[in-house]
Amino acid sequence: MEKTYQPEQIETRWYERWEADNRFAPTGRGKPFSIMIPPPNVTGSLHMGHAFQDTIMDTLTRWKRMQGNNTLWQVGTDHAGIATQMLVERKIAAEEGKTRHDLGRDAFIDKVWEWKEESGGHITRQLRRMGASVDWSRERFTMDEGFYKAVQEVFVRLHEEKLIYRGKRLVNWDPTLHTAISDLEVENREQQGSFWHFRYPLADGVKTADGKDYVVVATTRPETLLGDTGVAVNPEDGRYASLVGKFIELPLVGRRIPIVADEHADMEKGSGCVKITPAHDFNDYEVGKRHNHLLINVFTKDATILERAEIFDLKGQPQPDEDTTLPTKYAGLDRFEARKQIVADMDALGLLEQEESVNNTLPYGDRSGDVIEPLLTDQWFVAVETLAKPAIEAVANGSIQFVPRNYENMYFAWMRDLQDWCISRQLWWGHRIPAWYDVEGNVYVARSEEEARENHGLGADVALTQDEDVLDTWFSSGLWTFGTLGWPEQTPELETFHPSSVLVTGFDIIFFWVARMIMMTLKFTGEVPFKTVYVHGLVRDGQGQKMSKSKGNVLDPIDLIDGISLEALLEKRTGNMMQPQKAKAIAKATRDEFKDGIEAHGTDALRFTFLSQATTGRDIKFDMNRLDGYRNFCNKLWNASRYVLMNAEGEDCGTGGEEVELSLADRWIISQLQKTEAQITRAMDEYRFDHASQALYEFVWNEYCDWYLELSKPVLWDVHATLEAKRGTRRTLVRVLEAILRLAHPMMPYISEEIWQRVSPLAGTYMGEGASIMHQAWPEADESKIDEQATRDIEWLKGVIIAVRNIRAEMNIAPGKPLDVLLTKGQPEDAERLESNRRFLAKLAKLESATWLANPDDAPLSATQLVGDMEVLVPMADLIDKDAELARLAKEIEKQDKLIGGIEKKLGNDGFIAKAPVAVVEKERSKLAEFQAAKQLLEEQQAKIAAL
RNA sequence: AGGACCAUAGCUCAGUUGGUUAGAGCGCCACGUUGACAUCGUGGAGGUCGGCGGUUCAAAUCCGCCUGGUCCUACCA
Repeated sequence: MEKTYQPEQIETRWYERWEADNRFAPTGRGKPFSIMIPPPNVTGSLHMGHAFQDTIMDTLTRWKRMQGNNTLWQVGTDHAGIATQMLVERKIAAEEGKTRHDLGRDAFIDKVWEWKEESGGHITRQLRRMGASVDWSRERFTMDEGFYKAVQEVFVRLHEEKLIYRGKRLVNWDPTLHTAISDLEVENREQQGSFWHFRYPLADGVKTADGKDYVVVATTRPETLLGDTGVAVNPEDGRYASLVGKFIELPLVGRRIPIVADEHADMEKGSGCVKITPAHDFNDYEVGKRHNHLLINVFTKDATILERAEIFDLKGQPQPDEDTTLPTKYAGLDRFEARKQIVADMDALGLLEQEESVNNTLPYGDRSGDVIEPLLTDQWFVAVETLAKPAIEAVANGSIQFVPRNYENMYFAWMRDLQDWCISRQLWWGHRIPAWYDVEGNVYVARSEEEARENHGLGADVALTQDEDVLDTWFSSGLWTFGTLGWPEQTPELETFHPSSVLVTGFDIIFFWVARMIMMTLKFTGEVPFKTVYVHGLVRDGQGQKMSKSKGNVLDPIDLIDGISLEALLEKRTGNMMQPQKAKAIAKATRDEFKDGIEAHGTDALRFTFLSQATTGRDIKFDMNRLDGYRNFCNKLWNASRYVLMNAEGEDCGTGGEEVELSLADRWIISQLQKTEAQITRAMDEYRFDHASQALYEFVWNEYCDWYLELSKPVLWDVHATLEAKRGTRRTLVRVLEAILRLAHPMMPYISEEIWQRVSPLAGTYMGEGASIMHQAWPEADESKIDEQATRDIEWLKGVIIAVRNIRAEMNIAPGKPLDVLLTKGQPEDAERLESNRRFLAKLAKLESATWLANPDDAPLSATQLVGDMEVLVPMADLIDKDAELARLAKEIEKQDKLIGGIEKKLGNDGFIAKAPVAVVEKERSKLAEFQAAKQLLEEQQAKIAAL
C-alpha cells in the first residue's frame, strides 16, 4: 500500500469495475427498497446541492443493499423545458446568429435533441464520480417515448374527469420569454419604487362627502390605468358610502367606470379608494369577478401597450360590442415607457396628487430577469382541489412521513391554500399538449390525432391542428415515481418498486414537486409515491450565502474531489459571465478564499463531509475545513489498514477457526465495535447521517487507532507472547477492521472497497475472486459480545496512561524518558489490574517499571494524578518543580471545590431531596463523596509538597 | 403585516423523554522525527448555551416577551 491515501488512483477504477459487474441492479432477492432520483436537468451540471443529495441517496441505497434488500436506485434526467430551451436558443444565436423562429419548430427541436445528446452525459458522468450506485440500465429521461405516454395518459384522463380545463385567466407572464411561468420560477425582489397618487374625476357632477369632485387612488403601476374597470371602496367606509353606484370618468381614456363597494378596499390604506384592473392584477381579478366586471387587457405579449384593448367577459369570451378604444399615443410603448408617459400626462392634467417613494417587492422571472406581468392568456389548468384532499390525508394519516417532521406543517399550510395549477407553457421544448383544434376552435383532447378523430367522428376532411403549447415540466415530473416504472402498463417493476421507499429532496420544492407528486400518484396509482420524504437543507457557501453563478461563489463538487488551480477556478467563476462588471469583486473574493486553489480531497472525503453536515437544519454552510479533516480521516483509515496488513498478511490470523486467546484489549475493542454498529444502524434508521458519520469517525480514530492499535503492539511485538495470544490479536485486528470497512462502505464506498479487498481474505469473509464489499452483509451488533468488565478495565488502563502522560507534560519530562511509577490506594482490584496490564502500561506510558504500593505512607515525594480514588505517583525527588506542582494541585483542588459547591447547593435544597427521584438524589450523593475524596487526596499531596 | 425556523467554544456543528463535570471536528498554545499515519502523536487553553422574565426541587432543553438572522406567504392601493 502507498504510504498516504491517494483517492484518484482508486476511485474511477472501482466505479468502472462495479458498473461492469452490474453491481447496481436490483438483486431480485429480499424486501424491495427503492429511491427515485429527483431528476436533474439533462443539460445541466452537478452542483453542490445535487452532490449532497446524491450522497445521501447513495448512502441509503448502499446501506439497504448490504442489509439484503432488493434495492433499486433509479436514475434519470429532466428535460427542464424553459432552461434547456433558453440555453439552446442562446447557443444558436451565438453560433449561427439565428433565432428559434428562423429555424422553425421542428428544426429547433432537432437542435435541442442534438444538444441533449452532446451534453446530456455530463451530469451522469459527474454522478458516477460521486460513486452513485444507480441502476444505469433503467436510466430514464422525461422526454422518453414511454414517459411521454404516461404524461399523455394522465392529461387525457384528467381532462375526461374535467380536472383539466382550458381557460382565459391571469397567469405569471414572462414578457421576455413569452410564456407563462410557475410561482416557483418567480423570484420576489424588494426595491425602491414609486407610488403615484392620482385624482380620478367623478362623473355626472357627483361630489364626495367633503365636496371634492374626484377621488384619489394610488398605484405603483400607472400604465394599468388604461385597463381600469372600476374603483372600489370599503362597504364600511362612511366617507364614500354615497359614491357607491356612481361613476368615474377614467382620465386619458374617457371610459365610464363604476364605484363599487368591496372589502378588498382597505380603509386604512391611502385614501381608502382603490382602482380595479381585473385583467392586470390577481386581486383585482377577484374583485372584478365579484362585481361582474369585464376584463380589459391593454398589453401585448411583449408587455407593450395595445392599439386597441382586448375585452372579455369573465368566462373569457370576447366582447365585440364593447368600446376598445385606447389613447393612440401609448400604442406600442413598452410598459415602463408608458408608465412615465402616463404619469407625465396625468401631471399635466393636474391629476397627479403626489409621488411617494416606497419599498416594494416585484416579481421577477428567475430565468429572464424580467419583471413578471399578470397577463390574461389562454392556458390549461389543473383543478387541484379534489386531488389535494387525498394528498393531505396521506400525510395526515402517516402513509407518508416527512423527516424531519416539522416540514409536514409547511406541506399542510400550502395544501390548504391551493390555486388551480397552470400547466401550459408557451415553449417548444417539452411535452406537447395532446389537444387538437378544428377551424372553429373546438378542442379535442386525445392520446393522438387519430384517436381524436375516432372519438369525435371527425373525417379526414376536417383539418385539425395540435395545440402549440407544451406542459409545465413539473407536470411531467409529478409522474416521476410511477411513470418511470412503466405506467400505464402494469409492469413487474411497478409492482415491485412502487411505492418508492424514500424521497430525498430539498425543502424548497416541497410545494412544487413533492405535493404534486403526491396528488398525481395517488390519483393514478392509488398508492403514495413514497413512504418517507427526507427533507434536507440547502448547501450554502462558507459564509452562509446561497451559491449562485451570478454571485460567483459556486463550487463544483468535482473540483473538490480532483482539486483545481486558482487560475482555473478564477476562469470558471469569472469567465462567460452574465454580469461582467462583477468579475473583479468575484476574482478578489476567490483569491482571498482559495489563494492556492483547492487541493484534491477525493470523493469519499467529500461524501463524508456532506453526511457529517446532514443535520436537521435548513442551511448547510459548506465547511472546507471539515473537508480537509475528513480527507485526513481517510488517510487515517488507510494507514491503520497498512499497519494491520503489515502485521497480518502472511501471518497466522486464525482464519481457519484455530484456538485463540483474547487479550483485554481484544475483548474491549470487540465490545466497542458492537456498540458502534448499533449506534450507526440506529442513526441511519433515523436519517441522522451526521450521527452515523460521527460514530464511525469516533470509533475508528479515537478507539481503534488511538488505543486498540497501540494496545496490539505489546502483544504482537512480545517475543514471549503465546501463539494463541498473537493469533487472537491478529484475528481481532483484521476482523474489527473488516467490520469497520463494511460500516464505512455506504458513506465511503471507494476506500472501503479498496482496503476490503486486501483485508477480507485475512478476516475469513472473502467470497472469492470478483467479490465486492457492496454485497457484503451490513454488520449487526451482537449483544453477547458487549463486555462491560473489559470496558471498565480499559477505562482504568487509559486513566493510568493519561495520568502519566499528564504528569510528563506538566512536569516537563521528556516524552521518551522511561519512568518508574507507583500506584496506590484505590480499590482492591486495582492491584490485580496492574499485574495483568503491566505490559500495556509499560509500552503506552513508556515506563521503566510500575509497582503497587501497599502502604500509601511509604510513598516517596512524587507528582501525582488521580484515577478514580487510586493515586498514580511519579517519584520526582531529584527533579521536582515545587511551584509548578503546587500550582497544578491548586488548580485541581479549585476544580473539585467548584463541583462540590454545586452539589452541596443541590443537596441543601429541601425541595430537591423531597421531590427529585431517589435515583437522582443518590447519584448526586455519590458524586459528592467522590469529589470530596478526590479533594482530600489532592490536599494531602499539596501539604506534602508544600512541606518541602 | 402574518407565519415558520434558527441563535451553544474563534469557525462549522451535535446535545434523546428537563437531572451531563455542556461535547466533536477544525483553528489556537506548548511539546514531540520510537518501525501505520506530520493528511501524525501527546498535553493544554477556550463556553454566564443571544437577552430578560416565568414554570419547576432542577432549564441549553418547557412557556412568554425582546433582540438578531434566515425563509415562506402577503402587500406591491
